[in-house]
Amino acid sequence: MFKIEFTSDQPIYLQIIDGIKKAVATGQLRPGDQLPSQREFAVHLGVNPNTVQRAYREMEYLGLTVALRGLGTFLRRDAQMVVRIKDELIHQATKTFLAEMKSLGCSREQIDYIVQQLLAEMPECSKK
Amino acid sequence: MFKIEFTSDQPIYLQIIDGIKKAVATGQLRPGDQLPSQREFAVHLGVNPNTVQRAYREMEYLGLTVALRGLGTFLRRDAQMVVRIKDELIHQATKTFLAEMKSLGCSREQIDYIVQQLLAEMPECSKK
Amino acid sequence: MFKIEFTSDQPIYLQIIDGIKKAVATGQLRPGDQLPSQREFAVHLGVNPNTVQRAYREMEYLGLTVALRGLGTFLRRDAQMVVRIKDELIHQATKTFLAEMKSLGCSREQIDYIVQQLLAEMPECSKK
Amino acid sequence: MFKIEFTSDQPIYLQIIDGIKKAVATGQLRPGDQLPSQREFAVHLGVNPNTVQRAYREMEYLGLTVALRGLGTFLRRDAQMVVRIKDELIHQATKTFLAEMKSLGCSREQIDYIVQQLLAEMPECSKK
DNA sequence: GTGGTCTAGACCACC
DNA sequence: GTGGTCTAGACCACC
Repeated sequence: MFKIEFTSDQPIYLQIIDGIKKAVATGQLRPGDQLPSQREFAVHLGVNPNTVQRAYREMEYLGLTVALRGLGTFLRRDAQMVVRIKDELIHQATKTFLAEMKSLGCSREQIDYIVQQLLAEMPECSKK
Repeated sequence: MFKIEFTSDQPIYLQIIDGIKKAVATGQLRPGDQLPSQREFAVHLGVNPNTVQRAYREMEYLGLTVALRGLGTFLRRDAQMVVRIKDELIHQATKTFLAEMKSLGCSREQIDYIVQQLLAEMPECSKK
Repeated sequence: MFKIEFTSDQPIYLQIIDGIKKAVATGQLRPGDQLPSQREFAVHLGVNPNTVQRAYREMEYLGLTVALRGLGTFLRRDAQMVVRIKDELIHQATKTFLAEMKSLGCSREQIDYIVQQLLAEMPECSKK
Repeated sequence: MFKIEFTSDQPIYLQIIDGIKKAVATGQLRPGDQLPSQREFAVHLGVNPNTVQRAYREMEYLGLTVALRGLGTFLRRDAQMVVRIKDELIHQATKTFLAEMKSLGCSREQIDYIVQQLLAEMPECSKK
């Protein structure tokens, strides 16, 4: 599904949560789906099971998942969830982008100009 | 200066080139500066000297650096270079951002709207 | 096609590039032709595959070839290429010759005289 | 003094003779000088002593050297020799050059033109 | 010490 | 099977 960047500044458990969120936003995972078991996922990602457990716990706090003892962890059956996560990722990506542009010394006007220019060039991928 | 993401899909030698470019764009490195020696940089980044050399060689092809045998590798004394690299990184970042937004299902109008909104919120960091 | 001079001062990868260029100039290879695979050519020349790869990579930078992963390496379909390479080899050969003559203590007048003399003797090989 | 090209089409003993001739033409060796002993030279060039012996024998036939039993092999004390060898090498180099140009498809006119052009560009190295 | 070349060999991606 | 990346390590050229 995704890879862990072990040298990243972002903690691994947050990378896991982000990975799950992206999978939901892009439809790879859907409300009600079962997540991999903690042990299985830990092996697959090459991380400590405790780290996966922490990610799963946080996702439950965030209302994304429910853990059913003895059954596994499931994405909540919440139709709104997909939209909510998409919005969150979109805002997050935009903020990251704007910060990067600022760090490269771009003014607001420049950022606006470049985005408009490349948006115009870019095809409207899918109208679905 | 920067870290290598060993699990990234982007080859290490390209990560090195990008890292140098970012350092130039942000003023951490300036035209004429000497780069770390191949061996020294390889140890610091935790990669093989050959990988650093490949990055350095590519940068020489790109006209970014000059390698002087027995002396070291230097950024070319080219005042235009900084602007050129900044422009390149800006375009690259924008393209990556737009692609990510598209993959999250955003239309052009949505992308435009969100960027405008966050741009307005964001302070004009530095007027210098 | 050609042999490697292992004791030459000219690096092997440059000898390979020169060999390919000569083959193009003399019509043994034509635009669009597939080059030998890296491994196959390495065995044939008695050099390491990495050395062939370096030569191939440089030729791609020079715009001579296109490498298609899984398919092979091909001379670009560029009609101009043959003329361009011929010109390059002609100039190179002339420069080498003149340098050698100078090193033997020939003045410009002497070089001119000898070339004229031998040119006159030499038959116009092919009028085609 | 020079290196042997083991993969060359030219026999090694001729390469040795040529190497000696070039050394004479460029003044590295002078009439009357002693040549290296056959055994010593063979080790230095990495060839069989018999090969050096054949080269030395041919040079004696050519009147270039005299072998003095028990003393060694010497270039003949012949002032004309240097000029004669220079002329020979000059003609040989020119013939090789013209043949190469022909093989690249150059007409006499083209060869003449290119030589004139590069001769004009080339500085008159030494007026001595 | 610096960069440059080369070998040997592993593993991956695309087909 | 093809090209692409990377490591490990040797040896050379220039200073």
